Parts: sequence; C-alpha cells; structure tokens
Amino acid sequence: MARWEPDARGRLEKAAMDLFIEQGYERTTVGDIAARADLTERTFFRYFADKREVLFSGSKDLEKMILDHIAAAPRDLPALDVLAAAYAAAGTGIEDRRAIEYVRARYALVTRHADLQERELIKLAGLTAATVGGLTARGVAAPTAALAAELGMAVFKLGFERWATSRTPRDFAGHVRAALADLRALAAAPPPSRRPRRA
Amino acid sequence: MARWEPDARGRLEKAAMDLFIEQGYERTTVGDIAARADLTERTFFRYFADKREVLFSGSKDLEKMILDHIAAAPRDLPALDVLAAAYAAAGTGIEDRRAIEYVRARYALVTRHADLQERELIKLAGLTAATVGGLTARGVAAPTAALAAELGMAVFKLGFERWATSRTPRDFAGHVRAALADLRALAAAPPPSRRPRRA
DNA sequence: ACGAGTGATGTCGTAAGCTGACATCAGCCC
DNA sequence: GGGCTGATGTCAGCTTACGACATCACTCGT
Repeated sequence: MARWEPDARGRLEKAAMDLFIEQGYERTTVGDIAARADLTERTFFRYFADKREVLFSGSKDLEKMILDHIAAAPRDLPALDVLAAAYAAAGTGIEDRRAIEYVRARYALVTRHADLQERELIKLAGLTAATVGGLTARGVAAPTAALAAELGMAVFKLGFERWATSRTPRDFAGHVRAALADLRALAAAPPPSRRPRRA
Repeated sequence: MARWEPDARGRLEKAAMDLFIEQGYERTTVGDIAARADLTERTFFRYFADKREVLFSGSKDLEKMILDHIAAAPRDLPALDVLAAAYAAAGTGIEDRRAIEYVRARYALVTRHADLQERELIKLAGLTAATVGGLTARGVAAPTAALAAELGMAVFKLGFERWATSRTPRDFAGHVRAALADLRALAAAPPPSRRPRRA
C-alpha cells in the first residue's frame, strides 16, 4: 500500500472546484480546500503557487495542443488560418457533456471574480506569446507573428465567448471560423468610401 | 493651515513609485509606502483597493479620453479608424520628456512583475469593454463593436509596444497608424491562393 | 461664539494568503 | 539492515487586506 493517497494535485483541484461552486470562491480558504483533499495548507502551496492557480492547470495542456497544431499546419496556409484551425482543433476536446459542464462552471467562476479573470488574462497573454514563438518557428517574420498572434487571440476569445454563451454549446470550431470571417470582413472594409482618404 | 498635508493620494502614488524603483516592487511593503508618504498603512487602503492599484490611477483618465475621442469622431468613419484615431490622440499626452520617463519606468515595472501585468491586462480588458460601449453608442452593432474593440486593442497594444521599445520614443500616433495598416494587410491577405478554399 | 456634525486620518485586532526551516517516515537501493 | 529520497506535516512569521471604533481640525447653523 502506498504511503499516501495518490494524485494529491488532482484531489486538490477537484476539492477546490467543488468548494468554489458550493460556497463561492472568496468564502473558500486554502485551508478548506486542503482539508477536503485530506492534505494541509502547506501542501497546497507546494502544488500551486497561489490560490487562483488551482483553476488553471489546463492552460499548459491547451498551449501544448495549440502549438502542436500550429507546427503541423500546412506550410502554405496564411498565419491567421493556421491559428484559427489550431484553436478550432484544440477546442474539439471540450464538446462532450462532462467537459462542457466543467468548462461552463469554470467560465462562470472566472467571469464573476476579478481575481480569476486577471489570472485568465495573463494565461492568455502567455498563450499569445507562445503562439508568436510557434509562428516564427514556421518562418513567419517576428512583427507579423506578433500581430497575427494578437488577432488569433481575438478570434479565439470571441469564438469561445459566443460558443460558451450559446444555449447549448456545440460546434466550437464553427464559432471560431465565423469569428475569423467576421474579423476579415471588418478589417478589410475601408469605408463605404464616401470621400477619398487624403494622399 | 490645513489639518493635514494635502493630496494624500498623490503622495502615496509618488512614494510608491519611488520605492518600487529604489528597492523593487516586492521588497516594498504597503507600510513602507505609507511611511514615506507620512501616512499609515490603513490610510493607504482607503485610497487604493490593493497594493497594485497604486500604479493604475491613470487608467481611468485614459479611458475617459478615449471615450471622448470615440464620441467625437466623424460619423462616417469606419470603426477601426475611429479607434486608431482615438488611441493616437489619447497618446499625444505622453510625448514630453517627463511623461516619457514616467511611462517607461512604469512600463518596465509592469513587464517585470506578473502581479502588475495581471492588473494591467484587466485594466485593458475594461478599456476594451468601455470601447464596445462607446461604439454601440455610435450605432455600431454589438457583435461588430465587440470585434472592433478587440482589434482596436491589438492595434493599441502593438503601437504602444513598438513606441515604448524604440530607442527614443516619439510619434506615438504614427506607431498606432502603422499597426493598423499592418493589421489590415495581414487580415486582408487571404492566401496567395494556390488552391481554392472548399465551398 | 459655540455646539453639532463631517470627514480624513489613526489605532487596534484579526483573518487569510503565502513562505522558510525543519521534522517525519514509508519505500527503495545497495 | 542502514542510509537516502521525496512527499507530506508542523511551526513560526510576514504581508495583505479589512472591519470597528477613536480622534480631532474644520465648518456650518443659529
């Protein structure tokens, strides 16, 4: 018999999520979480740098998936299409009932607490930075890669938001593609050009 | 004679900035800041919700300036141009020596500390949300406004970054306009279209 | 001019987040 | 068997953040 129950990290994550839903994020202390997972507060902080981080273990996997998709994309695909395809593909993992429930619960938590939103935003910024790396590795020039990554992130955010707030989320990939199409339409549309631009 | 030295908030902001630069953000406690401003820790927390917030008093002004510019823009200007112009105009306030020094010092601090970066990101997200409001007030449809605001923010970020990292920052507006042009070029470029897209 | 009220600040106490230093001890390796 | 390893526990302490209450110069109404 093992000396300790296995998967301390997983137990902490589950305990945290359960408690956050049961009694709210703020009213749940790290001590509560640790107790529910049969561990001590100190151990919690060995696994997670801070209280918020317990909700973000997935971001590393997401980043890896997206980078893999970027690396594997056809070489002649324009950067924006590469990114949209990568996001769409990475999103297919969240389409079963279980996952959707989790993602929505988590989404609700994050949008309700500025704390968590901050962490989410910096994770996405990290993802953007990683994306720049992935694109430059494909030979995209650095400034272009930076811009493309920003636009890709906008597409991802909007696609996700529309997907998450639709009554019964499905077809994540479709939402992402639609967001990209909208982006192209908006960016491409120089004015109904009533008068010529100077120069 | 007044009962207290005037401008407690301003004194706290200056003390904080000075100490952060002198001895680093993390090694400076709220107590240190308050002491340097001849106030108590408790008073600090009456002016600022938390330690980070002391660096972000400017974000409200920035938001107001940008919203004003959006509201005042010619009615037939496309959303993206409205935003780029608003950012460019709002940025003209930071072009004198004093301001540049402050902005750069602050930028260095923020990029070096994840804590502060998180706060910065959520402030920008708030600015994005406000921008959506400003656009819809002009009659832009909500989904378009959301997308335009995201793209506008990308332009602002990139423009600012390029401006801030240039050896001697000048012509903020030019950087913003250039970022927008780059965005249009990148988004407009559907592939060198070797093969037709399906459908 | 005087007493009540106001508002910025101070004092005190405390919960929660987070960290360093050291202790424990089952299982593994030699 | 004995020592090493690594996950966990224990303990002490600092910092952040906030509620409750005290203080007291200034103001305003009468």
